[in-house]
Amino acid sequence: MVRPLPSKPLKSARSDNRLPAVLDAAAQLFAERGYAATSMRDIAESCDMLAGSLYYHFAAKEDLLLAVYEAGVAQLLEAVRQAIAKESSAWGRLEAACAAHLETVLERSDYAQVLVRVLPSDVPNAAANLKAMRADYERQFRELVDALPLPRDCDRGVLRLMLLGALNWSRFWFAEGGRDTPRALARKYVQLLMEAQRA
Amino acid sequence: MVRPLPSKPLKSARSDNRLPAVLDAAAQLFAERGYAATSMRDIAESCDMLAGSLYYHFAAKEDLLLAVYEAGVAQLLEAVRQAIAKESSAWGRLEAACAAHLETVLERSDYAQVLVRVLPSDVPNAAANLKAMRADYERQFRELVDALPLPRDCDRGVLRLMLLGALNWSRFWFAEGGRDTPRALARKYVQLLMEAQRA
DNA sequence: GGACGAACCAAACGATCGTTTTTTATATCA
DNA sequence: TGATATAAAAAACGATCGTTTGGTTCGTCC
Repeated sequence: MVRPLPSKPLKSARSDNRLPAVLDAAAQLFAERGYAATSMRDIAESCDMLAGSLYYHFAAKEDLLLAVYEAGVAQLLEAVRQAIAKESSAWGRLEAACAAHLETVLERSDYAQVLVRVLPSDVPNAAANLKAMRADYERQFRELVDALPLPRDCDRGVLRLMLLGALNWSRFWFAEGGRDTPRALARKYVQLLMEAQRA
Repeated sequence: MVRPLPSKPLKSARSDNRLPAVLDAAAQLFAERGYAATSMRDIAESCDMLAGSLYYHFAAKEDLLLAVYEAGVAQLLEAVRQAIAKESSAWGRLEAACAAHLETVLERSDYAQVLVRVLPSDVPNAAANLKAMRADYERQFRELVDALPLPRDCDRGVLRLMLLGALNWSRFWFAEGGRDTPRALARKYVQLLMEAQRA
């Protein structure tokens, strides 16, 4: 079932509104423990509220996840947009996008990390919405890969998916074994693919 | 907390023992829905048993996951072992290993899919055990990458992690968009990395 | 400064969770 | 065939889940 995002209050908000704190807490806990393992009480407690109070802002737990997801997509899109603006070459733009992606997911934003941590299949009822938001973001990478100067027999789709897979999976080992910075890691990933096409 | 695997019954088992059915059901559901979203009652129902009966075979839900994980590692190791035995060149052996990995995870074994679907951070109490089992398997890939004829300045660790990331992430898009077979996909992945080193 | 609505508390709802306990049935083997 | 241990049923435990309901506080604006 595809349900719309919760309708925002129509009238003016109060200055003591704790909706931002709720979103921050949800993003942190969803990123840390996953969706199913995080309870509404966990989220409420981490911002000094009661579980029932969350339902003033969101009609259901799934809607809270959708809001976090949406913010994560927005943050990633903005980070990538800024990063590629400074680069001119196609390969340089791709590398900058990868670096921005890794930095945002690994170090900057719990919201972005939720995109990598919580997958559509984890929440069947919201899977369609989550997939659509992921696709919105990954379209950016499709354009970057399409712009690469590659031989005609190169499968750009596989190249893109290989790169995105490597980027997203980095989360599972980066914290403990990482001697590279996110930026250096992105450079190495792209380098491994780039040199392939100079042959 | 690292707890040991459940001790198997010491005496002879009965022929109507449904432990294999329990493991199959758990593997399928864990692979499909994840760990937290799968209840003991779900598992029991899918093999015509009651939830409490599962505790004759396993002391806790976590121990059931550990057993599935262990079987998944065993199946993957065996598939890779057979695949690389037929190949002689280092690149050929790596490609064969990737093909075996993808075929097993994507088409053959729910147990293997659990290794990709359920991550150590999903089950904090069992994270150490799960990590150790994953490491057991990935050591195989470390050896294969170490055997590659690569220039001295190539970061073999990053190459290995990039490849494993691409392989494991394939699960999230393969079912719907995949025009390649697992074998063809493995070939393209390795090809993208191999050509890089001929330059 | 009084009214109004936004934002939250307090308390409980039924459902489901992992797990335990007690009892029953049956395959195996002496 | 009878004894025994294996394997599972049956039923319940307390805890926790997402969610609802009704009441309360307080910032905001006329």
